Amino acid sequence: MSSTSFTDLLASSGVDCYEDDEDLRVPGSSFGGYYPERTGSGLPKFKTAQPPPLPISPSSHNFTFSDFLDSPLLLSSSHSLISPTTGAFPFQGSNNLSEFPWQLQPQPQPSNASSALQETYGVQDHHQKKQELIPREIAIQNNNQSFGSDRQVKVPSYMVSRNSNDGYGWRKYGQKQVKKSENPRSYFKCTYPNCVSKKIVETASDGQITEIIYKGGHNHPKPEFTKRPSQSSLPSSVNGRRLFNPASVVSEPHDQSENSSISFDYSDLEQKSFKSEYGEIEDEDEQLDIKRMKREGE
DNA sequence: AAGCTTTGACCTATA
DNA sequence: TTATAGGTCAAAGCT
Repeated sequence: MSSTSFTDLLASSGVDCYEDDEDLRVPGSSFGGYYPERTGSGLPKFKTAQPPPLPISPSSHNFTFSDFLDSPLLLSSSHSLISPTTGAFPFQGSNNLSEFPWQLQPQPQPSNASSALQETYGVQDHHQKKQELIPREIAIQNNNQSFGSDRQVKVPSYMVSRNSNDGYGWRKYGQKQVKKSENPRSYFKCTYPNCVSKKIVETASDGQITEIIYKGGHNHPKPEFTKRPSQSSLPSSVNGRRLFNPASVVSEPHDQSENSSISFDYSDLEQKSFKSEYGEIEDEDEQLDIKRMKREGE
């Protein structure tokens, strides 16, 4: 595919962009289905139906730490992944870690990075890793955008809304205990018509959200007033508990795009969502939580 | 009554 | 080819 500028991508159909970007795949790497998958019948699965990105500012590339603080959800690249055991990000090549002296030393980069990308890990030991996650993500943003087919974002619990409500409506369609994690995963779909966005919320036994994985972007703007259609949009309400310490958020836009601009499209959506969490809808969350608690107490 | 959660079964991908 | 794991479906029950 021909080179596409950031503005071109913004001006064009998001779906088309994703289709074209298939040519940007890293040779020999399947990326575990984050690229579009098609069934034997040729019908695209949900992963192929990447919604068009919303317009964003190209200035997203000039990411600052303050931006990060405003945006609890960031995108990392396919070459960045938190170690499932250490919680640290491995890196390839140079990076800007030096910009963040408080972070730990980078972990050795696994040689099979592409295969490792097929898995999305949460921060298992997030209690110890909260702070180091921030700068590492930023470094990833700065260095690996061109490999953004798999992007994972892990946000420390204190930066994630206490209930992980992102302003969209979510309906739970499944729950599963997965092997690689002690915690069950809850599967959510966006309730907006024709929206293919999904998210997976991993919740610890104590009710804390340990990981959130976003799959696919929304093909619609977030509701203006973030009025939640129902309580289903509150992963924090899993098991009827209030959750205050989700440990990580993983943005896993599986679109086939290698184009950094698209990755930012996605992240921008999420950033907007989480921004609202900390701000405008905070009180609403509180009210709904209280209402729910009242009901449970009755 | 509508929309949601729950949960076991089923499907698909991967090793 | 088979076993396993992850993801999704869909019926039933709940709010």
